Amino acid sequence: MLSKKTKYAIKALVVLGKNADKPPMQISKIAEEERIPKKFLEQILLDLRNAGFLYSKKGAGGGYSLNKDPKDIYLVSIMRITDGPIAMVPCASLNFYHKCDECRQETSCGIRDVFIDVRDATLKILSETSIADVIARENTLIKV
Amino acid sequence: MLSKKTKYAIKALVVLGKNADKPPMQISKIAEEERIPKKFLEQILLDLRNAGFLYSKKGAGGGYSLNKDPKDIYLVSIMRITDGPIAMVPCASLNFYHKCDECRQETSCGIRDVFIDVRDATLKILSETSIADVIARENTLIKV
DNA sequence: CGTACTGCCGACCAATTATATAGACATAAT
DNA sequence: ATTATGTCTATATAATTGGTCGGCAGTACG
Repeated sequence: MLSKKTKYAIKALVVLGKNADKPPMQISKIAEEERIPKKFLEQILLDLRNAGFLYSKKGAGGGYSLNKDPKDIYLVSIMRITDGPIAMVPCASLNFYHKCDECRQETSCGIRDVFIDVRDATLKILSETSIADVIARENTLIKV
Repeated sequence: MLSKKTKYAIKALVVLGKNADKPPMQISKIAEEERIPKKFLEQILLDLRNAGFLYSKKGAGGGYSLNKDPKDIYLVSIMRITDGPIAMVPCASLNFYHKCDECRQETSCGIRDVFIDVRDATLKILSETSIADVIARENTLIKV
């Protein structure tokens, strides 16, 4: 399951993506529009900022805006920041690998073998889909 | 992430699959071979039994054996029993659907749209891969 | 019969993780 | 100065996960 943290992160980035080339948007406004608990969102945006995706400005008239083109922010990157591994088993993770406690020889583990396939299928989608794509999908869905 | 419960379930079914057409195998033996906490495995096997995948026999000489052909036990079924939904967001789940608290109109939600694709990709693999396939993969991996 | 073996079942528990919330502080605009 | 914002650390609460305990119930076998 995707954590709420990740879902909120994506929603915030989508809103900021739609808001591009406008003045920075306040946490409280994003929180209100997307119905996200404000203090929780605060932490999430801070993580995204520290990861280089967001620009922030303090003080009156401050807020957040994207630090990159929405086309260059892929879901996989966001998820790795907020949720960690993409794979469903640690032994099949590329970026967060660690051995399963109980496994004897993982090189011949059939479960791992299957879940590497699952990981690759998931990864293909998530690393090809950007915030811009999510926005585009929404526009298509609304029109239809 | 796959829960340990699910991983243990698959491991147990694989062992029982290899053990087919032999007398029933005891929980304690499966637990020992696969390094799974016995009491925890007990619960898991019970779930699988109640779902119709296993046959059990009490008393001396009792134990567990498969109630179906390993070819007919798909990973997706196991996972739905032990972990629940396959989809990463509840609003994209086929068997465990429920609305996201904060979403306004989910029909035009871009996130949901993407994660329906992820679900389908995952589902394709998990509903095509059986316990027999997992065993076959292990055999291939060992030989190479 | 009784005894040992084995699964069945309900309750319980500890640790971790997820989801927040609080409050003091730093900085910017006016 | 004052107000509006983001930053940061700590804490609270709830849910989930992973695991354990003890006793009951059915079966085999002497």
